Amino acid sequence: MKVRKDNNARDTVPTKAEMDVLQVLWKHGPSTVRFVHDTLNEQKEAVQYTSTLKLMQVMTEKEMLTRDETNMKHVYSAALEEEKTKGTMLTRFVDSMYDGSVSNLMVALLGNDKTSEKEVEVLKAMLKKLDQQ
Amino acid sequence: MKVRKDNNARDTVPTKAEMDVLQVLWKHGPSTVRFVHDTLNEQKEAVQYTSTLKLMQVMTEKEMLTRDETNMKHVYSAALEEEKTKGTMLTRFVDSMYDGSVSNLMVALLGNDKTSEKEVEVLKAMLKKLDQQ
DNA sequence: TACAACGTACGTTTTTTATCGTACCTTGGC
DNA sequence: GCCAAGGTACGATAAAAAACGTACGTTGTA
Repeated sequence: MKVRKDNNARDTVPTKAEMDVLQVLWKHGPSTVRFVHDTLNEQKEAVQYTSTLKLMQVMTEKEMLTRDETNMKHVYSAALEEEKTKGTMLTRFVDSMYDGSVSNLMVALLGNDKTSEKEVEVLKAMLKKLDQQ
Repeated sequence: MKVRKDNNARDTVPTKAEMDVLQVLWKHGPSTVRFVHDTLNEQKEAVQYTSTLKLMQVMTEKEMLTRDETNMKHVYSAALEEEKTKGTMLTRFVDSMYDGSVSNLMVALLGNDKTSEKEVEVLKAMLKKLDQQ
């Protein structure tokens, strides 16, 4: 007897693919599958439209998304808050990768090639501002 | 006919569970399955010993680990470099979550509850040092 | 020395993710 | 009015990830 585990959005975290969908919805607001699919597949090697459709349907089951079925072209919205979700993901990431230490992560960030001079400047400015409060 | 995809360590990234194992090995050096298992399961809800064993055996197949079979108690070592692996993971994370922008991540970090006063202090010190170079 | 404790090997199962393909509905335009 | 284009529903499948259980080998110590 197979019973699908009842995963609410509450105790689950988005997968990579799910995050990609969420990002589009957070950035552009309520959208159709067509829009999300095209946005995600305009550059890289594309995936079938029905794959994106299915993914978003499953996400809806998981209560990560809601949808307006008024029209034939269903309109999906993110049901998770962007800040909160990213915060959770970040905490998990730091816990798993940097022993829960944000400082450790910072060290890595400053050493990372992706962190440009400009980024460091931005960070300094932020800290300065923080200092003045 | 089922063919296992030949995933080398080179084109694959560790899963969450695999990262946990790697962390232990990076931190403590070459270790037995028993040690890794106990370390990972001392707090949270435990998993069976054989699950950890299997995981580490599969990781060895994937060339993420190597092992010394000289003694009955095999001794496993991480075959991936810590810095390099974490760098890759970090880049992926930032790309997926913060649109590739480290500044965005920084903003999130400073707003994150996990980031304590002390952490901010550490960061400031780091930047100051960086400034003096 | 006998056996309990502890190891490894390995096939198997269960879940979750990721993708498709096919059937079928809806609608704008000819 | 008809149909091609474009939607949705949904079962199926594949592959990866996670977790076990069982069989069997090794060894310290009672």
